[in-house]
Amino acid sequence: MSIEKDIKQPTFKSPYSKAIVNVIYTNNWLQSLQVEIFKPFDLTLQQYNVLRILRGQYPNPITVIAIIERMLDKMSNASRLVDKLLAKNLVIRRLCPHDRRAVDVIITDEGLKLLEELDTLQNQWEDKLHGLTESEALQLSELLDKLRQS
Amino acid sequence: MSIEKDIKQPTFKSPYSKAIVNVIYTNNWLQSLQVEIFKPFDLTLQQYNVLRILRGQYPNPITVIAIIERMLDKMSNASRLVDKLLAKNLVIRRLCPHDRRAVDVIITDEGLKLLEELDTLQNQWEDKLHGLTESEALQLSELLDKLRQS
DNA sequence: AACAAATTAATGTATTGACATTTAATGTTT
DNA sequence: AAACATTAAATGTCAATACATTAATTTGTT
Repeated sequence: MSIEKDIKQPTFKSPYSKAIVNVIYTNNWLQSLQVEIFKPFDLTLQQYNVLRILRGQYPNPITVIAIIERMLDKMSNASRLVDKLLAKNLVIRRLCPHDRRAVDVIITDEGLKLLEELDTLQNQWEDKLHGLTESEALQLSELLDKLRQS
Repeated sequence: MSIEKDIKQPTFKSPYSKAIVNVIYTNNWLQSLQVEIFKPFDLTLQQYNVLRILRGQYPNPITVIAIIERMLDKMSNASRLVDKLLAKNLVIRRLCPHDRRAVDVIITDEGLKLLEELDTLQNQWEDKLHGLTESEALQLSELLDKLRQS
């Protein structure tokens, strides 16, 4: 649906403010679709993202701080996200041998298996996003990068 | 900063998945800047958005349900947002004469005044977003619209 | 070595958010 | 008109989030 109709705002102050609203709107749209995908698996978006980061390191462990560095939303509480994943047996946690302040986190086989399943769904979903051509998708990324250069 | 560096992910699976991550990343970037603007005024983003919707109707009242229809995030609890604004004397609330189930909400002078102040800051901020030209901003909106057509 | 500073993760806490339920009023059907 | 369905808003509840603080360890300085 068009933003204008959806939020009943017929015009925007400038192309810039429309673009800003559009980014936020599109973000909500994207995330709500993803939430739908993960809900049957009792996994939040954040938990999914942490799992993917862990898989990216597998079979090596990764500390909590390194997880945070790789997260899109660095404010969220990685410690507690790991707690949740631990409770579901999707990760294991152990003391880091070189630095006893730190904690090593590793994805379990169960976690890897769940991710595989979710990847399929995630890919099917992404495949539907072909309102854009590949080059338009690239162009979109470039414009977003440029927007942030200020 | 580039996304790749910021989340330490050197490559993406496809232009599509990069664009998706970029939308989410840019959204976080935009919102955190806005949060900084509003924090000194003890106003959340959602509260600000509700206030703007109310100003859009001023001097007419608007019901809670009509506020929700105009919000970007329709899942949030408009009732409680109005409560918060009421506690700060930024809005008044009264029974809707035609439908006693509904509640009319109107922005107060104090609310209008606060918005004016915030608009100045918001505009100053938007003016900094000129990494994009106007036509690029338009193009960005078009690509986002197209992304959602699936 | 001794002390201060910095780092890592966990915890406390208050707020926000999602979502179901409730209450009251209105609309609809027979 | 009575019964039922729908709508509008508020409330309850529990999890998620933001942010500050704490505890333990490591690093750096003198």
